Amino acid sequence: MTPPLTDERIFEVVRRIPPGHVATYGQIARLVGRPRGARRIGYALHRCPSGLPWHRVINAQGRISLPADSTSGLAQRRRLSEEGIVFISGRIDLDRYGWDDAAN
DNA sequence: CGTGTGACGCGAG
DNA sequence: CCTCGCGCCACAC
Repeated sequence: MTPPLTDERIFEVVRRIPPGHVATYGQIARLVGRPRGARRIGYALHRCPSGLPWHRVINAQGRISLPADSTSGLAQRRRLSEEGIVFISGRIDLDRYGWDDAAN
């Protein structure tokens, strides 16, 4: 009887991702108690409030899940770069920049 | 109500 | 590396 997962619940977790680090959709899903609800995360982020560090959320392959040529896609990549995150062949090394939520 | 649709994930081939 | 399929969750029609 799990209650409906609200967007706010998701945003709370996203807000905890420290600058210079990234989290995956699946990771956020697990943190809110929906191990297989990764899709739900993307749905919520698509309509997230301003001020939320949405750019720190990427997919499990370390890639940005937005069209590379889209306005938001380019913005995400730029903002991550500004935080010191390095892209290698359009990909982010999760072992290095992945947010270690367990220790937080 | 049934159906479609994602800023997803993961295993197979 | 790539594509296909299926599971998943909430929501718009």
